[in-house]
Amino acid sequence: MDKSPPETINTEARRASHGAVTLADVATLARVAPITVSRALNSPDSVSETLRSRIRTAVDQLGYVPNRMAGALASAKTKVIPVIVPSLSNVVFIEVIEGVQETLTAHGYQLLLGTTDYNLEREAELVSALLGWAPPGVMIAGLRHLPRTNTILKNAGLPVVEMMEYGARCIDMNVGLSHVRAGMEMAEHLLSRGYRKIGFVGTRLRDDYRARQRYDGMHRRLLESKIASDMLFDYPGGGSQQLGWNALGDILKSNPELDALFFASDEMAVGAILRAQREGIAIPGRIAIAGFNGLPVSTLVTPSLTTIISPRKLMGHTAAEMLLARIAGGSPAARRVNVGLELAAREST
Amino acid sequence: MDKSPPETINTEARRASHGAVTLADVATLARVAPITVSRALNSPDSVSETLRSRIRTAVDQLGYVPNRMAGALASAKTKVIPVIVPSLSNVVFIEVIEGVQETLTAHGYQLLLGTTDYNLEREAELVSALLGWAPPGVMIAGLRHLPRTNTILKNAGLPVVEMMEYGARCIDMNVGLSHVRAGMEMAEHLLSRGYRKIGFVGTRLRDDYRARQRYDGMHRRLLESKIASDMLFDYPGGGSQQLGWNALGDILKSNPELDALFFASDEMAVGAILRAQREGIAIPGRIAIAGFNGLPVSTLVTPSLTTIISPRKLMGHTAAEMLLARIAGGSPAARRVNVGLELAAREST
DNA sequence: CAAGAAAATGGTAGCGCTATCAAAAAATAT
DNA sequence: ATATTTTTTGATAGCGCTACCATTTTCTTG
Repeated sequence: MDKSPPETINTEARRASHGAVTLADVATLARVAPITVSRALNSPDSVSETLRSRIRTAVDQLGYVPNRMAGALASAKTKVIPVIVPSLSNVVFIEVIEGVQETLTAHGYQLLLGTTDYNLEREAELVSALLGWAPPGVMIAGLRHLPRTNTILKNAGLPVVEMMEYGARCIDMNVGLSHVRAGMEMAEHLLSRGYRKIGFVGTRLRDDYRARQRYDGMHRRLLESKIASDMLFDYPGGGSQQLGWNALGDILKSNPELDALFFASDEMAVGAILRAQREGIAIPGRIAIAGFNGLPVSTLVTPSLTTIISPRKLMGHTAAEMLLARIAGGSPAARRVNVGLELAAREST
Repeated sequence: MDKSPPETINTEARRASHGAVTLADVATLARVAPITVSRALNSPDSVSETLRSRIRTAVDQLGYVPNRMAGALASAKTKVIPVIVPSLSNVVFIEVIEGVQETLTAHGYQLLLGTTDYNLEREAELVSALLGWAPPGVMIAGLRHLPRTNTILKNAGLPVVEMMEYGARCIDMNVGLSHVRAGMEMAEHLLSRGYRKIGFVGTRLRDDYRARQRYDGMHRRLLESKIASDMLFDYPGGGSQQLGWNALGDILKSNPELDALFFASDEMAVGAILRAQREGIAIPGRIAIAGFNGLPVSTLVTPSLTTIISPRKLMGHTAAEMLLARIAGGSPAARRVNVGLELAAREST
């Protein structure tokens, strides 16, 4: 019965095992073959009730935790999905991640987080590094990457969703909104309310090209109108609200002719409103203020903030669902989804 | 020279490879042994310049991306660290994660994100699942877990850092602040400014036991004083700011005798201040408002918000550094770190 | 220039799991 | 009862990489 080959006197492998309980241990205890344990865990229906419960007992008794590396290596399948975003200090990304996380978790997937700090070089490295985990798909913020990044992702032949912005050319799938459009809508709104000298205030605009696109959209629309003009302020500094606070003071001093400010984010705009409150600057009397994102706080400040509402969590959900659909082998309803936007005209303009 | 064993006519393995370039491919192209490629990539100094550059060329030419699974399985080492937090909708966790991420990234580690939604059962499952990735360490929010979770983590024999709160009993390492202490300090402050009827406003307090601890601390101090009393409001609802906004109105109506409100977060407190502004309620004349966290916005609102500043990012940095120190084999400066807190007394009280 | 030490390279054998195929057991049909 | 299908279980061979030890090459040194 016990026809062990001559060398196998001591079963203990040469390389010390890390003491972890393995599938083989469970199999021994349950008196079945390892593969049966594997099946009992991964496709319970294909194992008889008897063995299944015996195996479950053994698993509990030993406190067995399957080694995902080994499983993934053998099956060439993982349930970890890299999500690459520029930064975590921007609420927008957080909410999208939240949406993604909810959907992924619900389907038993795990989220591997990468941040690029708006650096495309770093993004490329990150993509490469994360592909090493042989993920079933990739989620990444933005449509603009280094050529190298695009190549790597295309060659990987995986489902890829690019999030946050909506555009014609994507690697594989795309969920987002048109930032140019957002800028145009805001321009339209400000024009209709009679503003003619409009400032756009953002920060790190070279990196944050989506904010820049909003400016471009606004700029284009204002040019068309022939009755209004704009100025672009790329304002350096730290936290967004503080930045808006600072910007309002400085800009009113340096450019008193302006009658409206369109901020790159609601947080900045709120900072500006708070500054105006503190100093008794009339909004929108002296200057109108508008933001972007539609954060809850935008309805709470006085005056309430005119902004563009972006469906951030929805974006995350949609993106994750599309990816999972592709991973499951099907094709999503659409390859490109424009989640749209909504201008909320409020008291601040 | 070519003494292939009889079966090996076609080198192509039975199981179709996924088309991915492997280390063996690189080795063939560079005319070296696989192990040499491995070394060239993982400990370049141990390979001669000649081979190293030949290998680098081959890597680039083939676009080789190492399979981390395989590497991790063979070496029993990963560079992925699970970070488990209750939720992403609370800025506090975000900033801690940001700190962690910065430190981990700087050392070549990756962050695997898990959220429990304040559910300890889910936390336990998550811990188990994530241990399956054979991580070199674990970071987790909070000191309270299910007994099962504690056992699993202790048995895993890994470095573990518990973050966010500081306490006597931790699994392995602990970085945080004392929430009871925070509550006591705020009580002290409110007492010293003459407030006597104090409300504590939080949400989901059964789950968010850290907020609850702040209440407990305050409560204890007020009892001691014998001159003041408190009320606890566990206020249901969605977004924090909106919640503070709603709470202020409701509570002033239902409990007009209160002269101060201590909110579980700055966001709620800011919501309350914004409501007061809109309705012309005097702060701190009619009612004083205090928050917790020390978010940047707390200095911008009018009146500026009295709050307790917690060093969130520092917490993340410190925690990650301690973990990495342990992973590297050393022992960190301390096993438990109290990052402290600072009460900022401002206009709202 | 031989002998010994140090550095560079390679062969072999797994890491823990699952895909594939084969065999055994149970269920159904003839 | 036997033949046939279906279900359940198992044996074997890797997945792509690195640890370990053996070998070769290069560098010292007397």
